[in-house]
Amino acid sequence: MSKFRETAMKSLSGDGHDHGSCVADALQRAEAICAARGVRLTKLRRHVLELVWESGHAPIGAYDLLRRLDKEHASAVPPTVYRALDFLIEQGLVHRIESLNAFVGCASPQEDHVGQFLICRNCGTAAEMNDARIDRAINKVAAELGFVADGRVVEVRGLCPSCRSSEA
Amino acid sequence: MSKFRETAMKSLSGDGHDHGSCVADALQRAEAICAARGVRLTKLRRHVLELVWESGHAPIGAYDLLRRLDKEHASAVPPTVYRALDFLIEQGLVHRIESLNAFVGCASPQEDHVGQFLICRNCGTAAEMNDARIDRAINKVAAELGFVADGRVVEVRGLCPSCRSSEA
DNA sequence: ATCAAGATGTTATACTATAACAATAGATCG
DNA sequence: CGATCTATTGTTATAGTATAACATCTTGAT
Repeated sequence: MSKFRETAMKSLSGDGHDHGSCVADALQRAEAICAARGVRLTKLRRHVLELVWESGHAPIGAYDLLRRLDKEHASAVPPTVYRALDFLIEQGLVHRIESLNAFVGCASPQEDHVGQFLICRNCGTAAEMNDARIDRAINKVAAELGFVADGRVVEVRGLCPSCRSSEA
Repeated sequence: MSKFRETAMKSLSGDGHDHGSCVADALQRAEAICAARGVRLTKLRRHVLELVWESGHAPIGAYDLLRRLDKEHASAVPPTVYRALDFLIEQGLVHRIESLNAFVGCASPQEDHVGQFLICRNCGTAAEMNDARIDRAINKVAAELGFVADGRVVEVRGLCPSCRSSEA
């Protein structure tokens, strides 16, 4: 079991972890968070969140979600899914990966954070780092330049441990 | 004169620096670099690069470039500008800002680097940091997770010094 | 029951990017 | 010089991503 897998919330789907319970956990946490905040995790929003998680830690595009959604939701159109995603992102349950125009479930929605991602170009898995050292380094440089940071995009492409070892 | 401006290659257009010569410099450097590498900075590519720089340090979208381009280039269509941008990015003369789907001239095209950007949400200016400390922090965390990084997107939104001081 | 706010439905359209093939221009070599 | 090969640009069509604007319905509060 690699450090990557442990730390990245068992992000390598198909690599031994029970993704079914992983999805179930995420949904249950989402229910609890929304209840605590008095916001409504409606059936539609819950369904979209479920589909995001079912993608198995690999970011999924809005139109892919749409195609999967309308199997059980005939009236779904782009605004349907984008509005659900807007809500989920606002609540910190989903992150948007800018460099992929795609979305992924947040591994630790309790904590307020911006996402920092390691994205494997082989298997597509996006693992959250959320490391304070990176944040500090960025804040430090920004501050030196007199810049007040209020949003960060950190997305690193490369090879995850599994894909690296299975390469030639 | 703020540190931001100095370091960020006088990135705040309209803030006292001679943007005309800034553009001219960029084009001249590009000529030299392409000549040295034996690649062709054609009229079209040069024109696109010029338009990117004329945007004044604020990232500009491909279709905005297209609209400006076809004033002097009647046959311009999306592939025209995307192909020119592909070339310019490959040569390190232009960076793509993932979180904006837009493009900006590279401040130091001689050096091989990935871009790290501070993007002002008020004036739109994108300033390059290219700070080794950030790179090191990212590499360190990635390495701890067994991840081999080969591409980085670092884009920080916020307020630049000028816009911060002119706010209420 | 009424009302206000929030959520979803619906239609249309804007914006971003690439595929695929044709034509042209520049470099190289005999 | 002229043949030829490759890189560049032209051209048409289409794929992929995202939002505007307005209508309708649901929910919860009073």
